[in-house]
Amino acid sequence: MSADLPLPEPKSLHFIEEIVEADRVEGKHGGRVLTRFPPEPNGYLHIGHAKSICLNFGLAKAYGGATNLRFDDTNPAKEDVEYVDSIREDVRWLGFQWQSEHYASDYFPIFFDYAEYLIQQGKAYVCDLTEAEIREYRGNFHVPGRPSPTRERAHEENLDLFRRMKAGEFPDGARVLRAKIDMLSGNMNLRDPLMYRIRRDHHHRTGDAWCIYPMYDYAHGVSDALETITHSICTLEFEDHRPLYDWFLEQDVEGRFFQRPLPRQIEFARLNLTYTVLSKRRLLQLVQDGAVRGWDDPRMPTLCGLRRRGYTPESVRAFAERVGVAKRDMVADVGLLAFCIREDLEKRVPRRMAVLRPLKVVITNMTDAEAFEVELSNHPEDTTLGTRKLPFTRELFIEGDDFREEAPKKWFRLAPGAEVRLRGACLVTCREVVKDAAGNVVALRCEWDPASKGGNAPDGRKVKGTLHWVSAAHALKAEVRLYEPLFTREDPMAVAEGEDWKALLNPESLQILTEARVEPSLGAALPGERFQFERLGYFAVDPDSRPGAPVFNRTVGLKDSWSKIEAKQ
RNA sequence: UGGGGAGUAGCCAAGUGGUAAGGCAGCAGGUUUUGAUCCUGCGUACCGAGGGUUCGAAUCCUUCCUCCCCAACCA
Repeated sequence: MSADLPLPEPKSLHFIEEIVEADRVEGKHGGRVLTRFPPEPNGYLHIGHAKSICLNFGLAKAYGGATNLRFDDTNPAKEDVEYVDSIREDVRWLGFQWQSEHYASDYFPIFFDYAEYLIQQGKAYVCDLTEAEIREYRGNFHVPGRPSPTRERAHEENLDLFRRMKAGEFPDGARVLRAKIDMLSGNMNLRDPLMYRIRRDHHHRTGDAWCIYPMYDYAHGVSDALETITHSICTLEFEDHRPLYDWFLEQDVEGRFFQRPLPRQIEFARLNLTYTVLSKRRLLQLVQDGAVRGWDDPRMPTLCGLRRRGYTPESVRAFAERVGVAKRDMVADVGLLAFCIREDLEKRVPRRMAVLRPLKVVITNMTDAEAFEVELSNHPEDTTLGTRKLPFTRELFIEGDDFREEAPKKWFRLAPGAEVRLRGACLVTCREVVKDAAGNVVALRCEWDPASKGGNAPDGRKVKGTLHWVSAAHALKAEVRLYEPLFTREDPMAVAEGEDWKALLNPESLQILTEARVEPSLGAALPGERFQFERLGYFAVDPDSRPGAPVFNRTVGLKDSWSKIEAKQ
């Protein structure tokens, strides 16, 4: 062993890893680790789910275990196959493979059997109270609950009633099955929680086979136990459901239904992100209200939205890794997400030149015959990405933002009389500003230094500014979509009294530029392809693209220190 | 007058009685034919507050404060 080998950095474990590690050392599950990702198919996955997915799959992988994908489809009213399909696609896109795919609805028969068992053990009963009465009998934080009049009904009668509930003898809402736990508990979840309700909804998988559906608290733990999940990870709001989770499983006193050791529920803080909302309900509202184009609108924090925007699965995983796992309510900075995608794209994506807001430049001292070809590297550091050739001609487009009639302090770009470098081509000096009748700058007349071909002058004079450009005759017109945060406030949910969170929508979250000009090669770009447009940012080809009529989404801009300098002036 | 959680720099987050890791953001410099990348340096964090135990406390005890979740036949 060489002494100068770098010592392995002892990575500190987060609290869930510590639990898993302790179980492993103890040999609790025979060293087995099986987690699960259990979405309800009632919406599209978003970046918050990504944190959970990465946690569940990552943990299992780190300990040589596996993860199941389970659809928690116990409420047919809200669920749909559309969501099932998108969830499967998104988890796969993130880069994870589940060991097996399950549906809570596949367990309906077992749920029923176990419920009968609980009834027979005197642990569950059929309650005839109405929904309002149940609420009233349950009491509140300050008033203890009262027993339902049917709480002490004979087991045989409960069993009979429950079977008739299943058989469809009673109308929707007429009766429920309840767990008999503790109407005096300070934990409201333990005041005889509902296990089953009667509901004649068509289920996307079981159709009309059932008219009674199990509740989450009953179905979830039982599903975990049936799959022999070792660690059942969920978010903080389920913390006080844990006693219930354990209760349902522990009632299997004879071990007829579940293997032991039973799964353990562990709660962590869900992800929140600045400048966006992250709840399925709100996101659904944005879609339904037309505030965005759909679930995959590039402004959406959904995984399909991020994908369309140009985010890579690697960057989303890196983000999930960097935000950490703990029990403290947290709000991650979108800036960290932006950092993660830049970090990833920077090293792997080819560079191109594109002009978002074209400004015509005519090189007055150049003839058409003097036009030449420049060869540019596709990546400044990674030569394996190769080079490409671009035509340089006397009529060009540069970025409108790169010219100022009145140059501010520290302005390195173009201004009357100023000299800049056109990337890879030559040095040019602005000699004349052409304006239209309204006084708008419509073109610049410049002179080039033929000796500076390639970008450097033989006399060694320094030019600070380097601009991107495209040849006017060769450039391809393109549509470019720029995105800003959906909301104008860091926390859109922190609305004042009488204020509507949707009033906080950013009216400028989408800007469409239809006059952009891009390198000719970009005409062949395929949807999903990513590029860095030099000096502008990272862009991905949108599915709306057509051959010869590309559409680009700006995934994220480059860091812009000039805007900071200018802001300070 | 209920139950369950959480409080470490602007945002995350290590730390588990021995004198406050790291990342993002920010600031300052260097390199640069992307004001990008890259490299270097920079934070007296009164560890929610007060008391206590201890030679020594972010870590233990205690009182208090603040924030979050729970009273769907949602998950």
